Amino acid sequence: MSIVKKILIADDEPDILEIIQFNLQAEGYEVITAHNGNEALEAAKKHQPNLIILDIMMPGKNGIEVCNILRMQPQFNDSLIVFLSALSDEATEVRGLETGADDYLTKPISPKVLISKVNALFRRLNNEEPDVVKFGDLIIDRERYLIKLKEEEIILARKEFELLDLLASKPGKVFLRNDILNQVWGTEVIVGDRTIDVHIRKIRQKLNLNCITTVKGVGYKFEMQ
Amino acid sequence: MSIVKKILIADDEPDILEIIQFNLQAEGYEVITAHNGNEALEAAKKHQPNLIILDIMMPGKNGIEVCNILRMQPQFNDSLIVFLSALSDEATEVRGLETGADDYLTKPISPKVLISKVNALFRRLNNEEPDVVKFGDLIIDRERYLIKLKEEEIILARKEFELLDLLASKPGKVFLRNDILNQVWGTEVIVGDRTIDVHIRKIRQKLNLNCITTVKGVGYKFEMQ
DNA sequence: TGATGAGGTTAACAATTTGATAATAACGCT
DNA sequence: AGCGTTATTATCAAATTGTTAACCTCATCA
Repeated sequence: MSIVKKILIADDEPDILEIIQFNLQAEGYEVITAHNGNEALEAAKKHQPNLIILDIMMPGKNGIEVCNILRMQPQFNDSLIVFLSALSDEATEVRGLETGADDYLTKPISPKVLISKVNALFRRLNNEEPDVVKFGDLIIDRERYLIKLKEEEIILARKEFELLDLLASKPGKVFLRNDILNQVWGTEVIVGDRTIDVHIRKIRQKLNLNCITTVKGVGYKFEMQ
Repeated sequence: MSIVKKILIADDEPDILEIIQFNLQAEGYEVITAHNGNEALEAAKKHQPNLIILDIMMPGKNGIEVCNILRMQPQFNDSLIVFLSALSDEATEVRGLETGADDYLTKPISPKVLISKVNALFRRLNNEEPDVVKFGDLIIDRERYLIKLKEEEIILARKEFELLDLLASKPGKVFLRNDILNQVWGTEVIVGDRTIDVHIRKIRQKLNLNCITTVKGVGYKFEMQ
């Protein structure tokens, strides 16, 4: 459950603004609009949007100028900037991208494609991990809380699943016992020393697969083979 | 001084492959090529590219299938995937992006635009430097708590690892026995004189490599060759 | 309402690994 | 050779983890 993303759209055509706003809101984003470059800069400063969609040709400051100004300010380092322009000439596109934009879209664009692009950008920005991950024969389905090993479903209890999922989130990395406690059990709960071991044991037993390695004095790590 | 990025291109048209390869190499990227989906999967596994450019229509597995397979494997979480296709229909584009691709480009594309896009993608990618130190054949991987020597994994016990890690943190510097005691054992613990020697010996034995030098009356230092 | 069972935790003990020490050998220097 | 230092080795204690069974809690259901 991530926080609602804020998107700022700057375009001087009210129709386009409205269509895009409607579609992005329907997708669950919070939308702010601006009708020209200066408005866009103000709104950006005020709302700190996660994504800024800029038309290139706008009254006052044009999109590329706006992008330039934004990119010089460290507070917008983590804001995505995307151009959406009717200009489809190569030079403008290259210039736009080199100004520091993250993408360059050309009008007309279908709402569905726009949303896919936006989602893709946020997916990468948040380094989101997929719901289903695969390690050779082993499949971890986070959505259904399910493990499959060679097409065989294996039922893990919640803590067991969360523990395996944590270890598998960074294969090879050694997780300290303390980190495991914090991430699986939370910082509030205090449990005994042997709790982790017992869960590890149950996982090993159920999977019957040599994928969790003990690093003595340090922690555990997940590795296939 | 970032490492040269590796880009894998998969396309069944040799001409396109060559043009893209040429341009990306001129931009300073390392390029690997594949002629179909299965080759692409193999090459991806082998080279762990930072970016994978996939044609959609290819013999064998098509691009979307390849993307699907890659996206389920956590080892490719940090690999960018971009489709480059002659298919410009909306449905395919949306499907491609929803498969987990980072961008969808349509042919024909000018080399300059392609390069701008690629640069923009890498600019945004959060590239965490891995917590590893390399000295020629020797790799110290703090995250995995292991040592690699010529692709051979060597397991050191905790104190051994910490000791080697300390010495290697400043190659050439002579660490006094006292400093070593303070940093590896802490100020509280008091251990005998010979303890350090014994650990040094174990490291030397396991690595079977002449990288720790004794400076008599002073301490030890780490040096390759 | 009490029986049942799954999930989770703990205690007790076994097994294993690690780390420290002591004893002795080897080294380097004067 | 004598001295101080480091290397080597075996040994033992301590720390850590593995294993098992017992226990507690809670939800479910007859």
